[in-house]
Amino acid sequence: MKVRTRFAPSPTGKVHIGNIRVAIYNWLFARHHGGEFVLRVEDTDIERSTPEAIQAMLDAMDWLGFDIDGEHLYQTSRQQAHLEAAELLLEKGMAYKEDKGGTGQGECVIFKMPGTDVTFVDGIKGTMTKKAENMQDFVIVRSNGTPVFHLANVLDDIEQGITNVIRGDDHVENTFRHIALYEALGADVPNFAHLPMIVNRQGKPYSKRDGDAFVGDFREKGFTPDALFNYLALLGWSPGDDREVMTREEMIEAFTLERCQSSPAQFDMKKLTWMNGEYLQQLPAEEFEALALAELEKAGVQADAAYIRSVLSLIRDRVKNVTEIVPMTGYFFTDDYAYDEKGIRKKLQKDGVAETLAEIKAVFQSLDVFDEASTDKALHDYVETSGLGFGAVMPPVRLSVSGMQSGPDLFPLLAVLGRDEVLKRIDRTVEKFLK
RNA sequence: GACCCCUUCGUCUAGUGGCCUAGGACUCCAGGUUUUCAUCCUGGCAACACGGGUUCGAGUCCCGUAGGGGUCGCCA
Repeated sequence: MKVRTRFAPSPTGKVHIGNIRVAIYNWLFARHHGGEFVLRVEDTDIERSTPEAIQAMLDAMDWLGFDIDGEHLYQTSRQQAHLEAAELLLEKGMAYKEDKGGTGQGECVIFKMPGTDVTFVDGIKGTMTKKAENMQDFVIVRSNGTPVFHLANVLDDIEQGITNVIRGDDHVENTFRHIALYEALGADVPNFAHLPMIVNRQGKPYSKRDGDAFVGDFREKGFTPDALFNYLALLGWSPGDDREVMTREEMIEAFTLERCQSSPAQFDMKKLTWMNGEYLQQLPAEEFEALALAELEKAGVQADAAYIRSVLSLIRDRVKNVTEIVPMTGYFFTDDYAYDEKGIRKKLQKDGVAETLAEIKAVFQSLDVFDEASTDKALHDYVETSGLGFGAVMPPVRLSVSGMQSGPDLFPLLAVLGRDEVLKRIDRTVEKFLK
């Protein structure tokens, strides 16, 4: 039988990384077995399932590059079928009506547990058993006539032909009930696998106040979808060898439920950041440029295309996140750059620095050509003849022309800025801090 | 409280009875790349929750203990 998995989010807000990881594992599993991956929108909570929430969920899936098979199934469209099934269970005596708790709200439909132990083999956790006396009958249709999650979920999985249900740990207890429902309905019971959850830095489940665990937040923070996908796939699963940065094809090839962890995993922003850098480095030059250009444009940077390209080549291999590009390159595009105050105090406002800068200025003015090689040689010669150390020469120059203590290699940096700009900036810095 | 489940470096993990003086990655630290550095290279710190068994031999199997998590809705 062809494997078919599904992602069944209830679009009641933003898409959480825990949910998206469940989607990733379902997708990986389906593709590994050459099967299908479908989507079901569990939109029965009319209040919270707004068109905007549904769209946000779809956008997140799209951004991460999920390819979804077939039409999406909207659970609300299935209400009639759900109620008919409940009716059938009632007729067969497998469910009964009751004014539960005597609330006076009317009668609801309650599914009768079969009174036998339920056992299933979880793809991740192994054999799971629940004794009959530890399970209770449960509501499948509310007294207001609407179907409850358990009924709808099972019926829709049957409808969509789901062979493998891979979902969060929090559904383990439901699974015993769901299996009873499948059997009462005369349907094949799918294979189940329950993933442990992702926890926050404190080792606790993410709560609303952790705030930064939504897919959209990572997008805004400049992470690439491939890096996030790869990182999340590795949070609770590993290919069994030392590979970490993997293509989707490699992940599909290596993915099995047996290799999934059965204990919770802690989300680590530092490792995600590292991985994002790896992906950025791997990007073809044109793609990196396109991303960088978009960032610069957002920041309102206007400059010659060739100049921008040479600036980008300076920082290319040290960018770990596209959002770093603007702060890293700001001083290339404006004279009005900020100075690192600590650097000014430590490296610039010292005896002799004004004289050193004046002498370097003269050296630069005397050069026939002003490029990486000539400035390199000139400053090395200067260090030699002046008897000063590199540490007394390079940092003041860097601070003068960029305002920063760190950045790209100094000589190519000077070459890109150009002689006029460099001299102007040295003057300005001396004027500002050394007078 | 009841019922289920989990437990290897700070974190993500490898490990399916001898190949484990426990491997890799992130982080951190120290050196290096004769200036800087967020890149790169080299090196280092750091773990089998605890206690009993079984076995010639246990991170790996069994039993307890402790700690953690999930679920106990006419939510999903």
